[in-house]
Amino acid sequence: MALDVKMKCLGILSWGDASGYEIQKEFSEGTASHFVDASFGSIYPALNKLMDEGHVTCKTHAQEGRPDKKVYSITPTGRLAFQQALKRAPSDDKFRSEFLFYLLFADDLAPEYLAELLDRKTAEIDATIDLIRENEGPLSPGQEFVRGYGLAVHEAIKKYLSKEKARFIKSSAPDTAKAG
Amino acid sequence: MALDVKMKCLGILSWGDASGYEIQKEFSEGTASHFVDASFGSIYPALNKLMDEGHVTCKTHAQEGRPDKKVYSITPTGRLAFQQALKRAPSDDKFRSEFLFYLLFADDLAPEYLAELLDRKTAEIDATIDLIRENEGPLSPGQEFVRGYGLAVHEAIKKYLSKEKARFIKSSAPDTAKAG
DNA sequence: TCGGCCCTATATAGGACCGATATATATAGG
DNA sequence: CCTATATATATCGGTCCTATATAGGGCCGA
Repeated sequence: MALDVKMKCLGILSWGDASGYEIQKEFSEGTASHFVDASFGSIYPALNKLMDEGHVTCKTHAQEGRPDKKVYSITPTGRLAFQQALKRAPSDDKFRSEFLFYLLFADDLAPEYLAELLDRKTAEIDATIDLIRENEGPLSPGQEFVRGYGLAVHEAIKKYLSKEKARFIKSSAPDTAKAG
Repeated sequence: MALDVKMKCLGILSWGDASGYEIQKEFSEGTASHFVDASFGSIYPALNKLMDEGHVTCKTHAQEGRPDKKVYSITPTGRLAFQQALKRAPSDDKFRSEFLFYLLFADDLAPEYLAELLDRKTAEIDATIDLIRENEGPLSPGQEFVRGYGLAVHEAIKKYLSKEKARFIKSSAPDTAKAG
């Protein structure tokens, strides 16, 4: 990967100060969550390394009833490191789908189960489209382009599913068809 | 993940005997390569574990000039284990794109570099579409559905890129626009 | 009102997995 | 002729995710 967790964190911090918790929220709920991620297990160690390297500074805000909040800020050095990282070619997009892998074994699956898989997928896609649509606020050109990209992909899937679902389920259950 | 490397290997082996090398080729070049993967570093240990568990058997074919080829066959127990695995809900599809992440920082990128990123992406998508189209042989309903799914997604991206590219590059370089 | 669950918040240990490397040779291409 | 690629297995180092630990706050339903 061209960008390891450290660089991804720097990217988020280039938008403004944040705690490890808030960075993770960006990766699990924010716009970026649709195409990048990082877990607590890698973010916290990454932030410590970034401290050692002088790419971020940290201010501890005492809190009652929960661990102190450690708010990180990117330094000029950190900003430079991130800019350098962006000059490297991004690694290839990666799409992983157990759903599609399952479908390669459609012959072995009960038609009802197959239908369930497709229905769940459809629901998931609809939910994602709603999520993307909700994100309307004032967007930068980059954010707007990315939003449109996501919508284009998911709407194409939605269309494909609604168009091909019935035919697929019928054609992949030849035994049942003959028996009926 | 609902399916670990062991189960993915069992899936491939359910289509016929194969060596570790051949299984990996399926994950790196076959139809499945577009949405699942596994490396040598995980496949070889996985096959050893599957041996211990009695899910596969192994026949060694002596070869000259290269390591003996170890051809694995799935056992009835293995087949059962795979069928059981398919009953668990597939984990959510995962799309990871450093390309889109880069675009969130489009303000910080030179317009020429931005154009280069988009051009490379377009070329990559075109190549993928060609690859999918080539795969024409006699396909099972499942394979055909998956192929159509892939085409639908990639053609939607192609269309979006060609439609929005120029506008995006112009709008994301306001400084340059003002200067020009 | 009380219990359970989720949210905030940091942190680590264990394990899964990838990428690079080692090894050895045949074949194809320039 | 030399290099690159393909065949074929295997391991090591390192990165990263998952699950868990800790701890108190607020919120919702019974």
